[in-house]
Amino acid sequence: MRLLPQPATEDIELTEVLRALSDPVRLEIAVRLAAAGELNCTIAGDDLGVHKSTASHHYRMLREAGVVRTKQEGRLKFMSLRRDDLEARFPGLLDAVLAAALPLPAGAHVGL
Amino acid sequence: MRLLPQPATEDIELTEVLRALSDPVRLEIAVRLAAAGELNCTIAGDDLGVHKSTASHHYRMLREAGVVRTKQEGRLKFMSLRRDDLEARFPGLLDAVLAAALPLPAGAHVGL
DNA sequence: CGTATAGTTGGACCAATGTCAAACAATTGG
DNA sequence: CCAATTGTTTGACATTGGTCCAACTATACG
Repeated sequence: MRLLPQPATEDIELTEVLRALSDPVRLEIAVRLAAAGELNCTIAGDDLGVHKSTASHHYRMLREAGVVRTKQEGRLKFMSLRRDDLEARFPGLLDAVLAAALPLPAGAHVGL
Repeated sequence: MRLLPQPATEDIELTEVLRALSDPVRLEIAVRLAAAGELNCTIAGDDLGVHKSTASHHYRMLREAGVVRTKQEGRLKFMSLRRDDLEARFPGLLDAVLAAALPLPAGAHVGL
């Protein structure tokens, strides 16, 4: 099991995190990871409407920004959100972004 | 007093807000507005190290993303954060970003 | 009306980015 | 060893974006 290179928690830059999450494809990947905990790349990028090489490009952006970690197991790579690292560095930020990106929880009202 | 065109609250897009705040110059402007409440453009963009036309470009980005409102009074334009609108649309998001961008509050520890 | 102030717009330029396609690399399984 | 699977890399391309400069607009002030 090998962990791909990623920025240390204290080196994660706010602007890069925001930038990483400002792309609809990457935001969707983050949402999926939030729901699933951990996903291999093929599943995380399935039905995103982009070529697999484009998806791979986005995986790298997310990892280099410090949003996800990627570990390789055999021939699969698994991504997961760096929830704790991001919470330590930017408290509340990831949760707020995910809540804003998620479909509404059952029973919620917004347009009121 | 004239309000410059801006997206309705329900039309504010998460990815555009994140994108708007992902530029260091714009993030700094947002931080200044958070601290000052309202600023005219010249002051908001002072000492940012960019040409006034570049600053003007950033004002527009922030306004079109729904992050700030701009009103014209006489020959001055005043910007302020759309705090309530953003809070209604994306609860906690702006506060989390500003907290992450701000210098540490006195007495806070992070690297512990 | 003329001038100063405040900010925008348009052009030019370069760097970064999102995308696809094709080739490549690494791993697993017969 | 060979083939299939999984994902990356490279190249090409178009778009966007940040920046400066110069010209412009709009408003206020004499």
